[in-house]
Amino acid sequence: MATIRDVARLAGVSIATVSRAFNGSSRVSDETRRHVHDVAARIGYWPNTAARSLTTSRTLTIGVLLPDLYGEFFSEVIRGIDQTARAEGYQILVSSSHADAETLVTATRSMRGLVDGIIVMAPHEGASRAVTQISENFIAVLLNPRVAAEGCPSISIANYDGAYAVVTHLLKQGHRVIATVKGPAGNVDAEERLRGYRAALRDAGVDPSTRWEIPGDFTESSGHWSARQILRLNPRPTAVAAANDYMAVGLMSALRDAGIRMPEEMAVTGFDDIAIAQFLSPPLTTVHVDAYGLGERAVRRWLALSRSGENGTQAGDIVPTQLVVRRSCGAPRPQEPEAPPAEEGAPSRTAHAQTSRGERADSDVRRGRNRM
Amino acid sequence: MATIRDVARLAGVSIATVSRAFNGSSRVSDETRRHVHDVAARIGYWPNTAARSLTTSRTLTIGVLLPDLYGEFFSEVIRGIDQTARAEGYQILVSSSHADAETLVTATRSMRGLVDGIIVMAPHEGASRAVTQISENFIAVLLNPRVAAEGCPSISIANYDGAYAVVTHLLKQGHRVIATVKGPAGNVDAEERLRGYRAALRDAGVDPSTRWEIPGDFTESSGHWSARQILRLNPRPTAVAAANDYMAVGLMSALRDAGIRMPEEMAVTGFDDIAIAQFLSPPLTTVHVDAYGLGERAVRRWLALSRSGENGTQAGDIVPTQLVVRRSCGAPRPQEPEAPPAEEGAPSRTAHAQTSRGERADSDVRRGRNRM
DNA sequence: TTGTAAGCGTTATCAG
DNA sequence: CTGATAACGCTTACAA
Repeated sequence: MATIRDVARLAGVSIATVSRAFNGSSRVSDETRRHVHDVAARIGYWPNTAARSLTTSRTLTIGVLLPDLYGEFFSEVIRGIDQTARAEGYQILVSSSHADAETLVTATRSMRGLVDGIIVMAPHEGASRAVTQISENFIAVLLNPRVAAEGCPSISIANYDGAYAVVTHLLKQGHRVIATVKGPAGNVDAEERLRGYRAALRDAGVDPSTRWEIPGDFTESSGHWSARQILRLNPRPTAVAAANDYMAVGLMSALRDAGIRMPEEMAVTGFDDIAIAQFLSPPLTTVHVDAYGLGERAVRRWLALSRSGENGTQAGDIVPTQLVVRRSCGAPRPQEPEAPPAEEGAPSRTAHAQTSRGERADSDVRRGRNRM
Repeated sequence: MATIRDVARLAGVSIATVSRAFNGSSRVSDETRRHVHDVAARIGYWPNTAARSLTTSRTLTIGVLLPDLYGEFFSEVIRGIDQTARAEGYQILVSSSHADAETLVTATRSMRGLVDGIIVMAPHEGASRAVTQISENFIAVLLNPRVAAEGCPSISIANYDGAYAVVTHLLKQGHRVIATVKGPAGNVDAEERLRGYRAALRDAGVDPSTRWEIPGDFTESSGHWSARQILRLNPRPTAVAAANDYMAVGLMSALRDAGIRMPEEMAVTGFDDIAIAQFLSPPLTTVHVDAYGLGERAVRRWLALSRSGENGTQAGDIVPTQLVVRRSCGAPRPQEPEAPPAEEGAPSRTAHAQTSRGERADSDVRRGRNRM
């Protein structure tokens, strides 16, 4: 690898001049700059980022720590982080598979010197605390943390509100016996959604029964298997609010096999509003979660802290959710498929039609859906 | 941030000793080592990774460049890369949104000094060439590149074979007029799949007609809209092989709305075998693509090259695909939902039931499917 | 406008 | 076993 010294030698200038030529608008004559760049291009030189950040003590990189890197939700969050960061001149260093506090700490350490701070998705109590500890002199933003404000700024999702809204909607349709398929135990989102579900029932004068709360783990399979238990309940529920869309998919598949008509005999709702939700049969009523926006906010928050210097206020920011009514809940609403209206929010993705795989080709399809 | 010097001073030793204490098994007395670690822990010291890699000229990091970071497929590829790399003591530095050659080059440059090499997903011709140029003294592996061997080792997917297999399967069911919904123009996978589709028809004595090749862009919407054109064809196809699962989802949704029974009036197949494929109605016959394995192989290949020193052989490795027969193609095969059999291959994911979102909770559900 | 030289935080070499 | 000290590749005062 060519170094700055090689360029200096070949160009017949000092290394300082080469450095200046590469760092934009310092005091260098246009002629020398051009010459230096020519030589550099010829021998394939480009500044070593590690060395550079060692002297400047700025890496222009944000570390991103995730429990896992899987599925539509996470990729969407990362996309939000990536695009927002990039637009501000930052890169991101992603590291996943950090469920417990220990691996989280390890990962954070190994990022030392490589990042100016981190954004951590910490669904576990111990984890968020651990990060908070490490993060002295280290700007950190927590994403959807178990504990709202623990010395760290945080961004969360309005899980409770979303669940409350969708269940209330079912109640308005006249349903009284409404089951739910829960998410995995210990999962923040799952717990918040369950709280919202119960509260909505209670506020409508319906006594929530734990018998209506079927265990699940966010997988399609668990949704599929939950059908058996739901159909066995007496009285049989007329509606099921699944804690996420994947489980709703599995559930609907099983109900269909059992000959249950939806929504007439059983209304079903999901949570997350994944891309295929509108193409299910019947199209799935669900709660839209703006994963991209979550990532975007995290970065903006991080940048604000970074620029202001301090690790600052620890106020918790909450990203709202949106009820999306389609046909699976039985509410009258025929329109489909949904047109992609121009929407506020994230910048549209570029060059997607050219992208290589089974991913969607443009963001409008993903991000612009009819909301209610 | 505490440095090695702070620790040395407080521990009453030289910085060399501190360094040794942190670098495992050098010659340091257990007592000093313990002491040093105690002091370090007390003041929150941990070696600066950038500085370290500057002297060692090894970063133990692999850069990953993607055209985009979106959808099930990419996250699965990255997961394969991440887990494999981690198991070998490497981290990954992900950078996405690199559709064209220019941003790809920029990204590669900005990784200089931060990574020991890169894995690039380069669906575009210019892009892969550009990377090959840059990658002197730089170990690079191309993922699913447009051009197989251009001086760089590469890993690809057996798109052609997969498409050939699924179409042949349809032909065996007696179908003669088989349409396809294509992927975006210029997309490697899409083009290879189209080739396989045509070849299968031809080999069965059926003349492929471009009228049967409906444009699409891998999105659910495009699949949805393709239905209109398919139903207008005369003679009307009795089967459609969509270039990916998402389009199959959209297509099936539209066909159902049009009152077409599947598979009786119209057989439908997809490509990719996304998680929900088996929960569609009818369950989708498709081609399984081992995205995780793709990432895993890329890393193994990279490591092999890294250890052997050279940028080495440029032989193209190809990851096979698997036909997965379910009910949407009309072939007799009732069983469902599919049990998760123990499978060869990737290590199972850990701690997923605890993971925070709508992603699946365990890999068996994802990775172990019935194959035929 | 350009050059010299002192760091940035480590590791590695070579003495002790 | 431990301690100086010279790199690593770069930026940035300070001088010229």
